[in-house]
Amino acid sequence: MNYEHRVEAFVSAQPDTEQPAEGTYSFAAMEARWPAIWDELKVFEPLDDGSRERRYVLDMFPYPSGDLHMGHAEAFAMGDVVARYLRQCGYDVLHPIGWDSFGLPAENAAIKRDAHPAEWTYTNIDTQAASFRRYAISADWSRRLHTSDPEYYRWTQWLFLRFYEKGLAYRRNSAVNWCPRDQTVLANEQVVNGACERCGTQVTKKNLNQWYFRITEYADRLLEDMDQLHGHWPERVLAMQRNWIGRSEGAHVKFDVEASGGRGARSVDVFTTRPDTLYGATFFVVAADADLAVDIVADEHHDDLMAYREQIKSLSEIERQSTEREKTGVFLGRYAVNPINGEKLPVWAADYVLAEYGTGAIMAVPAHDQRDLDFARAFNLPVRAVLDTGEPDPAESGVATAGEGTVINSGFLEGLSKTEAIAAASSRLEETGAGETTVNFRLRDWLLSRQRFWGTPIPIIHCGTCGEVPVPDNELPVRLPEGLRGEALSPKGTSPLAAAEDWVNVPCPKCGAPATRDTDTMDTFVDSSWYFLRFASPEFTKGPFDIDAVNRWLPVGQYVGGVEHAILHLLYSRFFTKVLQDLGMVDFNEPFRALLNQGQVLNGGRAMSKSLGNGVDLTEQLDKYGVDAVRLTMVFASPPEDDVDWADVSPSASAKFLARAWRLGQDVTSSTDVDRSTGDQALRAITHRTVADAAELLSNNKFNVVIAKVMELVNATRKAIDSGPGGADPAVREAVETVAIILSLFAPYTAEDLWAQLGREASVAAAGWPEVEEELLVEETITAIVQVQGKVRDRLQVPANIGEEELRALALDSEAVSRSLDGRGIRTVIVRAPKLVNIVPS
RNA sequence: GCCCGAAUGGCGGAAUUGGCAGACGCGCUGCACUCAAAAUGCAGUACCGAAAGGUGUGUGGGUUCAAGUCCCACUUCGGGCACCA
Repeated sequence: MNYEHRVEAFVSAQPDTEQPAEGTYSFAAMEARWPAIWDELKVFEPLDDGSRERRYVLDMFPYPSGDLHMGHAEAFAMGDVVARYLRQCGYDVLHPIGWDSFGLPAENAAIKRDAHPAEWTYTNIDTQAASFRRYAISADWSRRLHTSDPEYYRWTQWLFLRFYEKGLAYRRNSAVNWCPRDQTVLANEQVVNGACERCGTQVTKKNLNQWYFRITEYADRLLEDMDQLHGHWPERVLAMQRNWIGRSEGAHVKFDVEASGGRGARSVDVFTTRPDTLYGATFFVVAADADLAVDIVADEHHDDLMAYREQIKSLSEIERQSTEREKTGVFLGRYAVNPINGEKLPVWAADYVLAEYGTGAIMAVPAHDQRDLDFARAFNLPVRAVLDTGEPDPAESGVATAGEGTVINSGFLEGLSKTEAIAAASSRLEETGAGETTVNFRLRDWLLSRQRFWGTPIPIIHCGTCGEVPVPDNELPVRLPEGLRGEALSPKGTSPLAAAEDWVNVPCPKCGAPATRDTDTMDTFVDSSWYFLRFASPEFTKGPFDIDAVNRWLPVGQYVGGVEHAILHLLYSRFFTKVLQDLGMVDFNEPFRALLNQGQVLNGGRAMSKSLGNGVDLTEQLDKYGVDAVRLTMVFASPPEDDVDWADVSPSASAKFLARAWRLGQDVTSSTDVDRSTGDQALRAITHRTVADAAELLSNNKFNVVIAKVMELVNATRKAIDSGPGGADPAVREAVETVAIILSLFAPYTAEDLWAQLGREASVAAAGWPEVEEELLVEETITAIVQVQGKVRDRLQVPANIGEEELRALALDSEAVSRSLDGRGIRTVIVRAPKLVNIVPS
């Protein structure tokens, strides 16, 4: 009888005060018992001996800010399901864990409490590691790494030097994004809507000499290789990367800018995607903040230009880039000659043309480009339509026509379509040497240097005579200087490393003369661009990774992480992988074969945040409901990529279900060696159907549905015990063991405990995925649907192998059918044996 | 403006190739056990209707014997990019 298994309110179980009674589901007792056993059995360490096929499952490694939070709990629950499933399927699974442990928050915390960033960082890592263990992540702890360990950043530096040798790391002076609050430069990717991605402060521009990675050289490959990722990465991530790379095809066209004021004529290239509109160019614009503007301005307009440049500087990036703003600009007193027809176009400087994109100069075709049209209207410049699109004249309407049409007013292009004219104009430009087709990218080089302390030092020494000198490989790592802590780290706009004089001043490795170390550190995204490679051989001392080990394990089969890294981390890691491929260090070109973006955990429809005061504390949830219930809730709530609103879910219901599943074990009275084939066939069919469905669902990442299927199996088993064949039936043992194995992916403690209760040896994580007996999936009778005009009128129990004719006859015989036909004749009968008959009345 | 994605009960969400819409769970209602509560178990629960029956997957059209699923046009929401020539 069920009532014998009465349990206490486990939700209010007091783990510290009472031992749970025998036969009681107690998550606290399970959590105390199993981790040590898992450690001892080393269930989660890969064998790497070639006896099994290898799989690599990776969660984006965490940043050690405080303890784990709800977001970690969701992401790692998802990754763990994948890892545990593949392990059950017999693969040798690499599922490592580490920490992205360099970065600003550690530094800010250190300043605040007069400490060293390492203290804060490693304390937090220890806290998180303990929480991960409790959370029962099936990770191989022996491969743990931290990017702030000298043994790790030594190889980050080594890789930087290889990039440097290939010309892929270089230093240049230019206007860069500057965060006034963090007092450091930022990469383009770290500026969101003109604000610092990290702290939200308005970003300003500063001219600085900074280090860059030449990621633009890989733009085409970053774009093309996305072909391999289709269907395996979320479409929106691919779209975001495509947008970010921003490839556009067009032409460079050479315009001669006339001589004046004693200076000679010079030619200026423009980039255009619309060479078909060359005849429609009515003026010429250069970016006001580009040096080019100063170079070509006529003497009498020089002061105007300089005043305008000052005016632009005072604008924030947001204001500057707003499309709402009135167009501004100044005339430069010069004319550019249109190579296609010799026409002289006035040259202007304006801030709507960007110095960093294309050539920093454009030919303006106001009729067919809205921005040019806005400018033309603001300064009374002519508008000439050269493409008839059937829309109103832009000069009248104020709306530029950018669509398809027929070319007009355009000499040799007359009468062509837009596409034809682009081709014709391009080839004419190439023939006459006035231009060439080209491809432009929105992507900029990756600014990697940072004026902060807690990062990987850039291994370069600056010498008065030799210039930039790489630190020799055998002197790596260049360790962070000791002794800097607290106030000494506060941001001053230059790197805190500069203050460590003993560290900065070194002899030049080349000539021995006094020289200085580079005092910038690397963007932490450099550290995380190769950590997934290091996991293949974390102890390797002869290089960043053992090439053989990497080629054995990688690419990562399933990567799991938040969509917030759609561009930053994922683009950078793809770039690193391609460079390493070119260096002959890896034999693949994409690091992550499949990507799963888990959703966020919300509370009441909004992201949890301190400022909103709606955070949910993970540890409190774990203490209250248990690890398994929290994990199960995360996974069951919705498909993995959807958000979970903690206000809408019920961890106590998950706990209830787990207890219910666990109690099944107490009712199994058969021994471990019973002959399953003799068990109740109806229950066996459900069990095997569940295993087959679960496998299919798991391979499609439909984890939430898998849990629904286990719930059904648990319900069916309960029924079989209470009002069916009873607990002694071998089919009941089979069903409950199946429950334990499937549950081991989601609720490892409960599954392990249930498994032990069934008299099986630990660990259920290594039990192996149950084999499906195909014969049990074949149903003998099936419910056939009988429709009249597409509406269900009757259901018939028929043999699964029923013939079409037979089913048709049965359906026509149905009383419900004749009632529904109500005397009407029959036009057609569609029969899809054995499932469906549709009768169409005449 | 351009590019992605989504829309199904009170709620989270299910639904091979077009073939029983609403699996599973939450919530709610009732019942059993209990002095009572909790816990547990069982039953019911898309909407309208007393019922017969009808309606129903964001909106409007279409294809089909049959549409949540395919096609066309839209609406709303979410996300990304955006003075990128």
